[in-house]
Amino acid sequence: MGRQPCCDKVGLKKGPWTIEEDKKLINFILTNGQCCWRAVPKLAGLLRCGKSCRLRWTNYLRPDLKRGLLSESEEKIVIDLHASLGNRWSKIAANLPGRTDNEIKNHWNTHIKKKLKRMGIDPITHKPISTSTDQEAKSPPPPPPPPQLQQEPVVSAFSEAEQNKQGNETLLQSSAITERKEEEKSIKIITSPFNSTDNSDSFCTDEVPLIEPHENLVPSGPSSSTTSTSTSSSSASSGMPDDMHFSSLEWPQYNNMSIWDDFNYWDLLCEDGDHRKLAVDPSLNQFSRLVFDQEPWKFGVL
DNA sequence: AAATCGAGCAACCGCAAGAGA
DNA sequence: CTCTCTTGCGGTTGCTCGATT
Repeated sequence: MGRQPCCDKVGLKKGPWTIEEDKKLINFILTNGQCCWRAVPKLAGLLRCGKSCRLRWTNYLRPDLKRGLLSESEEKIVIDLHASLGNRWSKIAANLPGRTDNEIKNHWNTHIKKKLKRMGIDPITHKPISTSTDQEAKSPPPPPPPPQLQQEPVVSAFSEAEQNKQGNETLLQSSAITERKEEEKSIKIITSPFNSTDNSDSFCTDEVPLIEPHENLVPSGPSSSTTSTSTSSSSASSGMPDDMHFSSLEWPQYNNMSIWDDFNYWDLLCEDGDHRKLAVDPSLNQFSRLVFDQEPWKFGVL
């Protein structure tokens, strides 16, 4: 019979999401967790297809997402992984907590490609670009073999070029890549410069810590929390228990708090000692909170 | 000031894989 | 084993906005 069409139903909305739609989706996911995406739009009162909802949540609304440009160290990881994995953006994203495959793909196409070309490196092969452009035109390089079939660990030209500058950091990343070929399914960069603490805590983009209402408990002290999947030890300076909020979650779209004034579901509670605004969703249990850090407003779920 | 161009990025599309009945 | 459904993935599109003319 073939697959049931997803997004071609008449009446379903397409295009950019509105703030109101975002609110509905956020509220639904935080209340119910991620379930059958096909049912989400109906249950959440959205005129979107489930696929669109999933994409919106995964690529933009998920509270554990980082925002902003990739850092230098993140770029290096992307480049090294691309050298061995090719355009497997989801695999690459799995090594960059808080980054999505879409984001990395976009960044690659808009920034890194040009950067590599400027450095004289072919962004496809990761080898130095031949001086003879004719040769390229006449005999384009054969497509790289599927990564899982590669026998040699690929050390990108970028890595080679950068090694002198970066020293041990890049070497460690390269060695991590070498090891990775043995078990691609559990790709993990051993030393992530931006996450230098306990790596066991880091999660992949496909390991989004679901926030079930009953998991949103905010203990009043150091926690033996049930939210261990989202535990982070990288925010000691926040003054909040580490397992109580996600780190550095900027929502530029919602920079102005007044946007939230008409958010029926969320009550602004107070401003804590760190000048963060706390909000509570009364439809959830009393401990379910959002945190809005000081400008630029950051968002997290306690 | 208006028009044009181009970069950046959110979102869409179609296909494939996997799960379950 | 087959069929159906859901989800994930990668390529592509098109909108927005800043820079340039």
